Amino acid sequence: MRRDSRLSRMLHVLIHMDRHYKRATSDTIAQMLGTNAVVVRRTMAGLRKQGYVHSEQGHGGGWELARELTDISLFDVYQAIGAPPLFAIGPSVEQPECLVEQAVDARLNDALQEAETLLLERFRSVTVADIAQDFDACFAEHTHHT
Amino acid sequence: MRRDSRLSRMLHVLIHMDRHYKRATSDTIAQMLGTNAVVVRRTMAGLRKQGYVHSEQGHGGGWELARELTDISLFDVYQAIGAPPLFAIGPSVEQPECLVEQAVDARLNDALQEAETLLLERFRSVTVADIAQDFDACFAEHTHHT
DNA sequence: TTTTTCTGTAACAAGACGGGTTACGTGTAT
DNA sequence: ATACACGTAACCCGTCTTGTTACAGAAAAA
Repeated sequence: MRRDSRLSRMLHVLIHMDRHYKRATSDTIAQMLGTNAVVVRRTMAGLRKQGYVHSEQGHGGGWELARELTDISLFDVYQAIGAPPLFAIGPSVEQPECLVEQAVDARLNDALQEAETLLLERFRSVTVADIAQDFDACFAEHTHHT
Repeated sequence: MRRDSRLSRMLHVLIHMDRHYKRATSDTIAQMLGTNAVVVRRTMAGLRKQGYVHSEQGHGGGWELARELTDISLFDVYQAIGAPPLFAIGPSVEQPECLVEQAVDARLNDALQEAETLLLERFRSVTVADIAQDFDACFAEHTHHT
């Protein structure tokens, strides 16, 4: 368990739901992701709160998309799972007294901020539908295997 | 212990060594960083291997710079501490069979790769001396407090 | 030469966090 | 009623950084 894989997983799920299922149970999704139904519910709760998916309890219940994939960006999904920290490195303390440390952290935060801005900009500019189309192309390629 | 602070700490140390000490023991440095002498030795071992600092054992020993700060970039220090992972998010598995997952990971890795390239580019373009100069300016500002 | 002061490591505990698991409550169709 | 499926709390586990203790050299000082 090194890197947070929730974003990847949720994108994976959304595309499968759009392409292969009209409705899927947590268990079905869990098998798809190679994980547990509880983990699925836990993670997808964020997507539900944002209105990207809808869930129903009881017999015949499960999850279904509540929006078109064209209306969901990677950034939306990232936010929905709680906008976890992007970087694994960073300054040591919040408000250092030491002026040297302040100078170090300022430069470090500048660089990190630039990278974060770029990354989130990319997330904003890509919709889940874009990735689904990548899959379509790749799938066509794969089946015809020219 | 959320984010890896070794890079920040090593930059901090290098500047202090250049500006305030000709030679410093692990204990002195540890107090400066608010940590432990063993942690200092452990982390600075990487810098020593790369020849950025030099250490001597025994009475009167300790650490000293082995290079000019102008010759050490943030990237050099990042490498010296072992180039730890930069990102806290990422794909779930290495070689997914699922084509959907492959498409997701491809897009995700693209974005991460762009951000990583930018970040490391920034690290390469900034020397520890640059940060030391920031400190000098800030220190002058602070003492004269116009 | 013995003692003191250093570094060099190994070994282990603590704390945080993502993820997996169990258990139980609640709602819904059959 | 019963089976099915989500909602959630509680807990454990693996990993990683960091802190800590312990001990083995090495070098200067007494």
